[in-house]
Amino acid sequence: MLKVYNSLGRKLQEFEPLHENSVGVYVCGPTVYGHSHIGHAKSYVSFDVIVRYLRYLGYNVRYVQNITDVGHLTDDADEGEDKVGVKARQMGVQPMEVAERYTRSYFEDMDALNVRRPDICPRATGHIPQQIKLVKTLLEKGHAYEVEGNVYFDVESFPDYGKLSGRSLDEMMEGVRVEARGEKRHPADFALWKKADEGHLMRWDSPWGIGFPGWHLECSVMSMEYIGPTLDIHGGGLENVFPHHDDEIAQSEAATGEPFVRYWLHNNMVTVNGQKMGKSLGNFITLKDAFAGLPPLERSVRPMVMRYFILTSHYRSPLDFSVEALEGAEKALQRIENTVGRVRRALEGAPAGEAPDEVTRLVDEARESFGTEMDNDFNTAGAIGVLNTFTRDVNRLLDAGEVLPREALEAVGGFYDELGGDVLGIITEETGRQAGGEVTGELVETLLEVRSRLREASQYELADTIRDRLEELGIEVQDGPEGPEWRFR
RNA sequence: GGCGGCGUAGCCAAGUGGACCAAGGCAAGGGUUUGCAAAACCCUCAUUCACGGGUUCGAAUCCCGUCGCCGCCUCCA
Repeated sequence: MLKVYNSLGRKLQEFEPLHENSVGVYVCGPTVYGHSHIGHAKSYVSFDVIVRYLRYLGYNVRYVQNITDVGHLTDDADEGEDKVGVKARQMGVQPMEVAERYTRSYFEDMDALNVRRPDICPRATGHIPQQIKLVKTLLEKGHAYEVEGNVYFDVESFPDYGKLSGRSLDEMMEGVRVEARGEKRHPADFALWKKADEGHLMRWDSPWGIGFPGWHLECSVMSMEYIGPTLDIHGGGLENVFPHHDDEIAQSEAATGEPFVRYWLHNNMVTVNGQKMGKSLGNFITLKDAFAGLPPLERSVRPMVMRYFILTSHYRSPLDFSVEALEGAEKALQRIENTVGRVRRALEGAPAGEAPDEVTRLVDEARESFGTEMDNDFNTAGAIGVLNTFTRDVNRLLDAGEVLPREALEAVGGFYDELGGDVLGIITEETGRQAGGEVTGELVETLLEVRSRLREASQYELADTIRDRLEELGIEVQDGPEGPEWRFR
């Protein structure tokens, strides 16, 4: 039985979708005005696994994740410049070129991390008419008001305002400077539509004049457009609980009269060497830099290692990036990969035959434990623990010297493919396989054959030279009981 | 100031009232195996869960207090 931690109510709850077997998931996507960073990786890898696990459980999931290509504002929710617009001016290109460029960059990085693409990635700019329509509805229902081309949501018209973050309007009142927001009725009122200044590049016509949508609006509009008035799961970063998600709830529920979200899931943040990551702090790590080994990590991180590393902690726990921790993750993942490779190679020449009870039991028990962990609010850290224990047991079997029949190896391989592959996404078709072109492969085989002859003749010095040279080329050679094995590092 | 979270071995990290467990990984030490190496496996590595009280038959897990760290309250995954 799957239990999820619902930020709304702050409790672990049994997961029950609104409709029998279908699950609608919406996750706040990136604003595309720069390359993605390791925080994006944690967020989207986490939700990727959540969706993968729901599918593993048999749910029919529709996963929607927006692309925010209308720039939010640099300053305050309702003032300042459009970030995409600023970038466009700096680069001397159209705002849509900025958005397109970084949208591609985002998907490139997510693909590298083996994040499956959401089913629908709606763009905010492609849903302006729908956003205008929602604003109209809110005006008609008396939840919004217009002041000189700006439309604001009237928080006092929505008694539950702040129920997600646990804030009350009185508290919000206190923290606000007196002179601020003269135009608004209540300082917590937020913009649904903003009038565009002269210099504002992204602008659309509306019943209230030329302008652009407020930054909370798109998520309400696009999630309800593709899922319906009530979402099963809405995910996002913890830092968005207030005001973004509270505002989404207010505007959505005020418009539809229906509960907006059944389960709110929020992932925690990343830190770098124990400190908050921020552009101004100089410890900002983009994924492209991390993969390339640029500062401050000083060490190239294989995308799959980053994925594994992210999954070794719970999605609701903060994750600290450090070279030491990443190295530990790399070693650990390598062990699993090596074992997957052993199993796959053994399978190639495996004799027909049924799996011994011992193996069946091993696989069944691991599968059950894995499920127990994941059922507990997607505890990937626990699930990886199971995978590690399983890997030790598999190696033990493989080391025992007995030849395992085909069905035994298939059962083991199936565990890796389904749980390590389909669910966690850290094992792929290529894992443990000897990559490289055909000719390269043949050349390596030829060299290893020569080396084997040399070893038979006890000419170890020359044999080791071959191994060392291959090592320098990034090809790792290991002598096993069945002869030498090699792979690209 | 308001809201929320965290503090488990050298490091990373599960566990959130009990009995096969303080998982699992990294590092370290010892061993098996190996021409050497690597890989893999075995053994060792927290009588203890920041600290001090309390509740309970029983707490790392609940309550109170102290100390330390962090996030949000402006855009941010």
